[in-house]
Amino acid sequence: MIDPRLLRDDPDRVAAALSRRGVDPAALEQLRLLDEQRRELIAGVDAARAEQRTASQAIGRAEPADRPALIAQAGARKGELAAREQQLARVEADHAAAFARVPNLPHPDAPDGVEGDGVVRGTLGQRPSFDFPPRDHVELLEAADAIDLARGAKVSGARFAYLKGEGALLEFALVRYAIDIAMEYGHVPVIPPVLVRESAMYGTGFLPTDAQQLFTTRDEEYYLIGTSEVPLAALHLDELLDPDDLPVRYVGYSPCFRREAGAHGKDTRGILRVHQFEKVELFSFVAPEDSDAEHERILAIEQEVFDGLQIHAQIVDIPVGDLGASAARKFDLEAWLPGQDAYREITSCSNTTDYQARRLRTRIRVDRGNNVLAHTLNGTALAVQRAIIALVEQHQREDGSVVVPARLQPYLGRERLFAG
RNA sequence: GGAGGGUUGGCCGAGCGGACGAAGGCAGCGGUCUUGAAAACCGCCGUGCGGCGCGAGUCGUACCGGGGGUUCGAAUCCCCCACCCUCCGCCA
Repeated sequence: MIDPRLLRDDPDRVAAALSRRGVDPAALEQLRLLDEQRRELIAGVDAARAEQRTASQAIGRAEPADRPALIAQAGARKGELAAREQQLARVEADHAAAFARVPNLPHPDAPDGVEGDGVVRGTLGQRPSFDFPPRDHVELLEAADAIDLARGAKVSGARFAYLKGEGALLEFALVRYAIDIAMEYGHVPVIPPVLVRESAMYGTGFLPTDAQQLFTTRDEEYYLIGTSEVPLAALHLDELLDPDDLPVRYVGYSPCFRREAGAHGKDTRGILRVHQFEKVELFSFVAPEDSDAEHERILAIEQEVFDGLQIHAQIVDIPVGDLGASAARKFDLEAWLPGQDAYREITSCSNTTDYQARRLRTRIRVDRGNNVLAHTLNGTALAVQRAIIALVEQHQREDGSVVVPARLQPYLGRERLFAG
């Protein structure tokens, strides 16, 4: 949620920032009016309550003989208060719903544009060249019996797969490798719940806007997380953090579930886009003034992870038109996939400034009640399936085997994969 | 799944219809004392929303797990829900 006070005090600035994301200024003006209406009603209700309270308290102090008259008098005011309260409740509900739909203010440095307009800010490694026609990950993994797509489809449907044998071992190795790097940067490892309540989805900004991407349980009591960002962000729901404890850094490992609604026919081959995948996720709570630096730090972790895997990728500053609702700025790592001859997203890190924290009510204690909202940031340390794709496609040899990068070898216990 | 007991401020814990934002203790902060520290003593010490003020602040209101109800008045009474604990059953 954006700051209603900022909209109140500086509506032009908010309108200018959000127009970069295509938000209609007229809609913001409506919001501002709603906010004004809300404040007027609050003043009225508070005054009515004050009156009623003093009247009731007087009854307690009065002589018993005088009470019946005072009670009748106080009782007469009840209806008016209730009516005002009802009106306020309606406006509060509209207010909350309307504000929930407004995306975060983009970072001033985030580039303009829509999907595809990202600015490349650097590259990792060298683009590998092959003196044979490179295979894609499906060919490589299936030949080695490291993946079973057909049976994944039989059991669970399209966009599901089994990782088997060296494919499964690869996951364990990659996960531990990524977690070790994150820990060196001070992130505390966490295995979070993967089923969460609606309040956690709402607080992290996935609801109401991304409802069509989420799986729910049959009784609809729970949502399946689309990323461990959700339970990690919600960890400090409704908490006041001590500034001495900051920054608070976590690295979560969990499965992630996505409906991929609207992606019909897109990336249907292999495990690039599946309904269930595993991910090692970085998450930080920081003081507002530190969030830009923390964003760079998270990006640095992602770079170290993929540098260590000797994967060639480019670092992209994502344009405002392609940002999720809660992000002010986002950097993606896009690895080159020889099987597609294209750069595809393998990690993503976002600075959500105070947008998530406002909904989650995660604040930082500051002197004399000037508490501030925390800034939250998230990033992919390693998305297992996509990392496997990049790794096997970039490090493949003509015989279909894969050279294991030196830094991963201790975790995998071998120098070659799929060597037969 | 069945039976019972709980949920109060950063923590512990009193309160069981009226002057309660809530006793007391611990922790924390400031001070007195001390060469320094400890101890002792004194003071301060919740959060949200809204109003006023340039500001330190100040006024109003809400909050005792969440929601609803009864009442002139609810932390206290009633209903629903969530969570925690104990016992039984089941279970990796």
